Amino acid sequence: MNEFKALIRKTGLRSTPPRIAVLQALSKISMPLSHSELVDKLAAQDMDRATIFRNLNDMTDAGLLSRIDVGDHTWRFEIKNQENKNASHPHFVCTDCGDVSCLPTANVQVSHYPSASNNKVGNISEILLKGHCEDCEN
Amino acid sequence: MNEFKALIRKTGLRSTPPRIAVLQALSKISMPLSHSELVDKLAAQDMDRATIFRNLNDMTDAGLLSRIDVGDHTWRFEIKNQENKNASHPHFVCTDCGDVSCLPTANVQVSHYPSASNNKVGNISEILLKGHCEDCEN
DNA sequence: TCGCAATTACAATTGAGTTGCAATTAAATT
DNA sequence: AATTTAATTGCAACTCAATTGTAATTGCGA
Repeated sequence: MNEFKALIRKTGLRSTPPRIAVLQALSKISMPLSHSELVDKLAAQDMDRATIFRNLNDMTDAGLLSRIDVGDHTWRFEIKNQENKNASHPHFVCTDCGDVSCLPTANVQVSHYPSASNNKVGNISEILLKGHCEDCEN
Repeated sequence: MNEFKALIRKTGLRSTPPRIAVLQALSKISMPLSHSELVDKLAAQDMDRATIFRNLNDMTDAGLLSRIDVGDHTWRFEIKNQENKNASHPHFVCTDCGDVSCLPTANVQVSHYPSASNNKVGNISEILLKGHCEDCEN
């Protein structure tokens, strides 16, 4: 029936209306959404703030979502690609308007020569670029 | 007289006891401090929380401090190197221990093909990598 | 020394995120 | 299909970082 119901059930979580609604809202958009943006989008369905928070965290723990912090002190969530769960990609944040874009992985390359510098860089799991987006550059 | 007084005055801001105390506290330590850590350090001088916040932000705007969020939803502040104010470099943050390393600029390359994807990437001013550092990787 | 805009101190407020708990409900069991 | 029970929801209260309003104070230029 519902594609999301199966997705949720597969993780062991119960399939509930709030969870399906959250997945639906996140799947409709190509950028990570904050909790408050989601609450706005789900206003019509009149969902409880705390329930959405708990669901976002639970589904993140279950591997359905990924959670990023782009430096504005709010968590943003996006649906994980189910075919390729470990495919994470760089994000670009506009420091003016706060917009978050997703970049192709290929566009950012990190080379780690174990250089003279005394850094302790290990496994990189998240790449975040900040600056002014094209709209805010003028 | 006071080395910090001159530093503050040079920016056009007034030199006040809270500002000097904040600069002194930040200069004594080699890592970025959060607001609450600063309040603790300045407890003896019994400074107002809001005053410290405003001073941290004002001095950041004035170019004396830099403000970073390494993903724990609190701002951290550090004194800017006055000789080389514009030297920015990629940072690596360990999501386990919270340690921050500075990387050589050459180690991260961003190529921006104006691709099919509808991102609005413009001028990049800050690069942040997250993951587990070598110490936390085991 | 004087005048005044910048700054401070205090209190109230915002906003993200969390927690406790009674009522509800998904779904496994019978 | 009805029963059962643990997972989940809904609501309210709460924590904590950070911001804001404002009257009183103060740095510093004139």
